[in-house]
Amino acid sequence: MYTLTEVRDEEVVRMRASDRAYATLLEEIQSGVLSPGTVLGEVDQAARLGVSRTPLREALGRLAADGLVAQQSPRVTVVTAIDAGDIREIFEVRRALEESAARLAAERGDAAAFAALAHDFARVDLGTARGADGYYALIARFDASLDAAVANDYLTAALRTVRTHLVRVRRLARDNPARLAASVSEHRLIASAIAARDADLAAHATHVHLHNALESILGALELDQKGAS
Amino acid sequence: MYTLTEVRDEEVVRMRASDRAYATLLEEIQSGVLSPGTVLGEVDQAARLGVSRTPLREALGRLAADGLVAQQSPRVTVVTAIDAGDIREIFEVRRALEESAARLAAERGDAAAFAALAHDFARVDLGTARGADGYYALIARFDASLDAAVANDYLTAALRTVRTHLVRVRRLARDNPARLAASVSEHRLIASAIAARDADLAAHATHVHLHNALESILGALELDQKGAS
DNA sequence: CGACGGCTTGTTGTATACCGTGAGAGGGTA
DNA sequence: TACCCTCTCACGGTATACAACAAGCCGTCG
Repeated sequence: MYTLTEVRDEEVVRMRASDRAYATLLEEIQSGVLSPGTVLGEVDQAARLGVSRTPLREALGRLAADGLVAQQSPRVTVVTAIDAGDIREIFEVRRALEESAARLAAERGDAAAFAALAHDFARVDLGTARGADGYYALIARFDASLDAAVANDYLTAALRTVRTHLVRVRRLARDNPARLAASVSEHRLIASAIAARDADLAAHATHVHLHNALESILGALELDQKGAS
Repeated sequence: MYTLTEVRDEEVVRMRASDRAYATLLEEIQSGVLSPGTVLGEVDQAARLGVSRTPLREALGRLAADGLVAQQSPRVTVVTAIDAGDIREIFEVRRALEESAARLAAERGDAAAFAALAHDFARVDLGTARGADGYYALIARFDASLDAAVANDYLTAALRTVRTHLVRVRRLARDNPARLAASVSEHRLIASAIAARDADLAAHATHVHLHNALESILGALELDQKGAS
């Protein structure tokens, strides 16, 4: 019923075929290996991923629920595209959810944990070879702490969907170093505000951060278009 | 591949078995026919709904994604419960999403449509036999107009999930007539504010409305508990 | 020469068979 | 009598077989 799947460090984990198919397809769509418009035929993908059609269908269903895949016609599923309009829409939802999350975290979060995060943000070194990756890992920790502080499964679930799409957005518009540095200090402020239980500041700093991030991404996108034309 | 399913007014629609199973289970969970804790075995439900296990599994998967059903143990899926804590969490998400939606609708919505809705809210007659049902139908129209005005698929999708749970919440705490009347005028104000393109008022009126609605629901729930004990 | 129609083929939706696992019951032993 | 071990059975996960539908292609007819 389950198959053994090698996971990091010799650790062997029982994983369902449908989960493996979902994880693989998700990663491939997010990383751009499967570009928007790619047709995902059930038999093809099932053969490619080494699972049968039934678990693959389940994986496609979950991807469709996430919005990463859509039924273009009743007979063909494709990887969805993502354009500037989508990015604006995603950021509208992000603003709504993350401002609320920041506010709630400031009210009920673990102040010490966010003080520690603020400290970590202050120590981020973007100069190193893979400094950006380390920063993204720190962001992930921050998001996890936010979820834990808010302690709201419904909010967390909504944010999960948004974050799933955000991975693709990040790939579309590679951040420039200046923006990355600014983003670090913005995050530091948000974490500090939460640690200080200043809900208004946390919310407004989040608003500012998202505004700047959106501007940067849309700017990078425009540059790409000009460069391509 | 498809089966014929009778839908209202002699209209016959081709519907997939998995969609029928999903729709039926959704309706039964929302209406309380399937109460929280009910075990949903695949073979049982497949037999009961007259579909085979495959489309039923797909339906259960969608319900699980919605949060209406959960895998209690790796072997048994049950209808999820919903308590006061869940309701508070849902309303936190509602506040975040609907305040934003109201704001965005005020900025870019069709003013005439919301002026008409405000007019309709003013004419609601809760005195008639099924006045409450008519009001709920009007709410649904309002929600649909809001979605159309906001024109944000990601926001709409997030709201859809919340609204799915809200149906159950409404059932748990039957609104009293006084609250219903207040709710009508609150909605009228929101619609008017959107029509007047007053984003702040729309957002704040939404905040107030959700606050009152939550208070009313939690109050009704407490009364129920006291009555039951 | 063009258009219409039927057939072929590939795809999805559904049903069902198969297998491994886990839980529960029953019996045996301490 | 109580606890533990084992056997069995049922369920979920997966694979595969089957059916229906859609689209493309080729042949024929106007």
